Amino acid sequence: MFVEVKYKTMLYSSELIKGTLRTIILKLLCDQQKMYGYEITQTVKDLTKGRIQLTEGALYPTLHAMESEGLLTTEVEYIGKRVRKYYSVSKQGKEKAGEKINEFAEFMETMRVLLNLDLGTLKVQ
Amino acid sequence: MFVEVKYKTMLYSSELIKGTLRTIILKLLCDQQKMYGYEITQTVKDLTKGRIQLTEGALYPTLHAMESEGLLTTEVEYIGKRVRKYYSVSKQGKEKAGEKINEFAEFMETMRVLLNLDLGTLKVQ
DNA sequence: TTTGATACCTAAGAGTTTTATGTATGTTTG
DNA sequence: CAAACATACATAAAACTCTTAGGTATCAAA
Repeated sequence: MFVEVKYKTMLYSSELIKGTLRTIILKLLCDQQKMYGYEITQTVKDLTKGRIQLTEGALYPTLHAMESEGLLTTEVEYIGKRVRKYYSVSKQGKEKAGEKINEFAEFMETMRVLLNLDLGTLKVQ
Repeated sequence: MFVEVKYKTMLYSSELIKGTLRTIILKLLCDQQKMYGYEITQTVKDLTKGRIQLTEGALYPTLHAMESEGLLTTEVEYIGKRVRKYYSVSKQGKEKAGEKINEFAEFMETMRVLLNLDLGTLKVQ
């Protein structure tokens, strides 16, 4: 009996991920036009080689909040009897996405200087 | 009447800084051997050109926690009648610092890929 | 038919940070 | 020389975000 090991590297101790969830959601939805919650968790898991695994308890309430803030819009679709709720970015959401991504990029640069990191020699497989 | 503007750029919306406080403290103390709380806030402010301003309400409790976890050691000094509490990293703290900094570097690389950021063209003055 | 994957959701609790205080000394400036 | 500002410590309530732990239901595969 064999167990397939999908990802070699560990999850991040999740404290670092705090505060990045909205940015991640906005970025993905800007690129993909339209995604549903479960799809977002899987896409993030794949794109990060399993290093970031969004929990549904964090994701769904955040999606709901972003919708009520006017950043996202929704449309429901039925796959057989199963419900799927697709999210898209509104015009407001696109603006916010730009701000958030820029802010994160600057934050990374600031932290790189502060922690004296050399990203050129960094190896992450 | 003139108001001196020290920093041109804004503070980060602080959610991003969450989860990085311990890493920052450990890194600074590894470099500087010995620092006191207020000094840490000022050093971080200077090194980040005012972009990251640690609040005392977050810093002091964290320093106390790290001490009780055995990551930091303290020694009190008197400057006139004023008390100064110096913190240093323990052997344990040094190990932790390495782990934390590595983890953060990997996290940054993962986020760079996920958000499709090109750090080469990033301009932060 | 049971397990695992898909797909949504909520609520209690944990953890971290902000905001608001409090105390006190030392320095600068009008 | 008094007021304002900087230095230096500290705590506590509230806010915010995420984890953990549950719940419901459909569909596919073993």
